[in-house]
Amino acid sequence: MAVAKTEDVRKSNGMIRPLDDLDRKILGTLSRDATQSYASISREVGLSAPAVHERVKRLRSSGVIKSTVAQLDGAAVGKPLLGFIHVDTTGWGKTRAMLALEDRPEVEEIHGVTGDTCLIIKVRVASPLALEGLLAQIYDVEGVRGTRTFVSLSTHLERSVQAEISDDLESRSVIK
Amino acid sequence: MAVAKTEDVRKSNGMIRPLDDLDRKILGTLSRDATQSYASISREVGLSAPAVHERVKRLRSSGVIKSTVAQLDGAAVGKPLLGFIHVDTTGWGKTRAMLALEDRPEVEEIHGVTGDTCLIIKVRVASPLALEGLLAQIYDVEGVRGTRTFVSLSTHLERSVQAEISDDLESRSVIK
DNA sequence: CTTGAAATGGACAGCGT
DNA sequence: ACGCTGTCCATTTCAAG
Repeated sequence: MAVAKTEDVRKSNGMIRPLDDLDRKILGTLSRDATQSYASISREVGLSAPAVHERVKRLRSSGVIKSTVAQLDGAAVGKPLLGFIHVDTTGWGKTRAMLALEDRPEVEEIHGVTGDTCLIIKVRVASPLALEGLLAQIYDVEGVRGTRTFVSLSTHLERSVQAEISDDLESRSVIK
Repeated sequence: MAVAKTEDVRKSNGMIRPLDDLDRKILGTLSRDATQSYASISREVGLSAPAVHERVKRLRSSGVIKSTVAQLDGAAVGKPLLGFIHVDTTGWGKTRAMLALEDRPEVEEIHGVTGDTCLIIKVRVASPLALEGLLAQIYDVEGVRGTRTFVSLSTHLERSVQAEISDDLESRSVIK
């Protein structure tokens, strides 16, 4: 008998099938280019266009595909400066005032993390002066003890979540 | 007479107009949802559909819109663990072996940064074991002296480059 | 999941401002 | 130079097998 049922893993809409190879192939192409037609995808994966369409619809409504967006060039929209801000707080860092930073279009990510800091905030700004302004705003938040900022000098890779998974990472011998 | 000419700022294809308000509006909506029709965008910005289409085409070929992609859910594709790895190296950190990490679908970002570390690598993996495997691979790179890893406990915001810019950041008085 | 049909939206040309 | 109107065609989307 089966020890784990598919029923265990559900989502808001319908049940989640553990993403077969065709799903992953479709997700892979769409994560690289979402402008291509279902017809061209169907050729790649070896299915008919409506079949691909139905799978994509399912992947959308089940939340695997969160959204489809245009990726903009930071410098071209006037924000050439990228930085990561580590925020140290006294007490609980994830306050309402802190999360209100998301109203700023310069703030792209806010993560609560383990390690010797509380929060990591990814920001993209127009200038060093704007970065200072953002830091000033962070220091206005109650409980902020200090920050450390890492300014990006060069970005060699910046992409969103990939569908693929390396299969040799978990079996790797880490004993030298 | 004008002191700066538009000619100064060019790109691969055609010249860059400094992104008027309509461009920014269009970029704003597309960066949030690129599935909507040109007709609906035209209603929002107050232009005809072909006019919007032409602008989008221009924004694409000029590189302001780098690509249009599907945003996937990390957990749903089997990679629930997000982390930032700070890499310290002896000498120049940006070696060919280091940049080869981009072949791993788990590696999403690689930045050279200022501050008390050399590189920041954003990774999304299936498990702690896979994270260890990735770290092992990083330590295989010549010249790596050490790493510090910040594991994300909660992500409160994660989005791509926004078209909008706060106009009060650069004029903010930072003297208390 | 496939084949076939209907409807929607995208892409292009020409015109006018 | 830029945007609008009208047209054709590709693509999406639905229904039936």
